[in-house]
Amino acid sequence: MIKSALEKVISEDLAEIWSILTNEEKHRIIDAFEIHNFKKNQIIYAEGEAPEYLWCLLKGKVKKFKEGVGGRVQILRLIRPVQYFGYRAYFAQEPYVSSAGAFEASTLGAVPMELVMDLIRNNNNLALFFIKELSRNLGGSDTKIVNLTQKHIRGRLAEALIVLKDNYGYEDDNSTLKIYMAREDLANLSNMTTSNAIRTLSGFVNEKIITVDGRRIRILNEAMLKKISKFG
Amino acid sequence: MIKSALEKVISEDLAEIWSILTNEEKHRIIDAFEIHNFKKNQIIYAEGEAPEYLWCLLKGKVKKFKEGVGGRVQILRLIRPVQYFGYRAYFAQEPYVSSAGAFEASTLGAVPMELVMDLIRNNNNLALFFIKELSRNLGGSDTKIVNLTQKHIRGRLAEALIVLKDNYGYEDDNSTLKIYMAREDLANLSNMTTSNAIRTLSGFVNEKIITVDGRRIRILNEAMLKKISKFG
DNA sequence: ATAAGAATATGTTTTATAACACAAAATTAA
DNA sequence: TTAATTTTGTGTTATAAAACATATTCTTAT
Repeated sequence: MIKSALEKVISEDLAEIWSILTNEEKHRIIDAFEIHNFKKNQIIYAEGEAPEYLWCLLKGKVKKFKEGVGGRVQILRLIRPVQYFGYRAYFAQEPYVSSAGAFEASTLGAVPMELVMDLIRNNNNLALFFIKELSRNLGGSDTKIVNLTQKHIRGRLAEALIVLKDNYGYEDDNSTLKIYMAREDLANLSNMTTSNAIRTLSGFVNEKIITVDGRRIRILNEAMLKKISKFG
Repeated sequence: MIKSALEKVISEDLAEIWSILTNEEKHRIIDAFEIHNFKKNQIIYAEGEAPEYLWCLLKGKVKKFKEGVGGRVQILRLIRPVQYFGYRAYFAQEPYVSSAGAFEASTLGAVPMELVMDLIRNNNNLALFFIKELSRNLGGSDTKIVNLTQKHIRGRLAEALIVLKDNYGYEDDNSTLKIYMAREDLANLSNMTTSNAIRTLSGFVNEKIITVDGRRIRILNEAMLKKISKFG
């Protein structure tokens, strides 16, 4: 993807954030924007680093994750085009507390945070955009704490599958998840070991809730998944 | 506590947020402010309700918590004077996802969020204040996810004790926690059953890391607690 | 095309922690 | 003050999920 594709995103208001900006502000961003391509599994930024850019995912899929006890990974958030990330740590004036990596080959735009701050200072609606975005993320994070600590394995995995559907949607068949992720990632998303993710997934297959073909997951009974996710 | 005490907080810049405002803005808040007193264990707002106020804790101690599977409670955040809360849901334009309750008899100020929004729209530094506040909370929430899901019981309880110290500090003896909370709250803070909180606390007493006298907890070896919290 | 390494799958064992049970102490209410 | 209720403390049992072990299948590199 080349820069013109990005200009299209910005100038045609393909994402909520851009519709807030004046034409002059849009052009300042277009001039400062840098395109970066990342390969599958490549790290975009890592925990502990100093934040520099507002990242905008243009194409591909990205995960935000954090390493904990003994290198065990927790996936915190899934990013899809056209979403923004990487700005929280800059606003908090602290190093990143989590890392970002590409699930698959991805194209991203990077806007220097200094520029973003400059725009915010002069455009109050942009400030309000970030306030809303951060507020929604914080609510989601608080809810995730309870889901991950209190639900049992089946509930956590069922929820992870719903989250994958909500974030990346279905293929044209209206039932196959559009993301093809390793069992390990599925485990890291739902706070369990890879073995247990595989085992529990097999259970869902036996119960005819899903079918599995390699990394291709088809959801046959979404209502049942939601029920399992809710019960705990 | 009467309103004049609050005016003091505002006009003398006792909290970061007020130093941002002009005198005119400060007076608009002082006029709109309402004082509310809450008894021990009284609910300030509950999950599912529509957010209306920015709450400012003037005196006492407050917990933010969320109920999960089977009514099990997770304490998400501890509030001390002079801190602000209750605004996230309003900004996110959604009902509260968690509840707030008083640990002990507390005095709070309530500012209508409509007024706060009005101030934000006209004062960019106030917007930036909330952006920073939300960003820090979000980082903390993400870190909490990993701590609560990956650490073992001893690590989680040790961390909870450190969190209590960081939030409410020590008495004059420089070792007794200034908060006196039920074992159940301690359990809800560190994601375990009350029995296990009591049992693990007894373990720490046997190891001479703390002493316990009813709800009075004295920390004898903070370094060891930090070590256990980090996982050792 | 073949070897080497990763990822997936599944059975078995171990362990951390919840669940349960009950007693003692401390609060609260009558 | 006494009775009732809540909170704290401990021992025991049950169980969910990790840890471990070992195939098998799928990728990737040579």
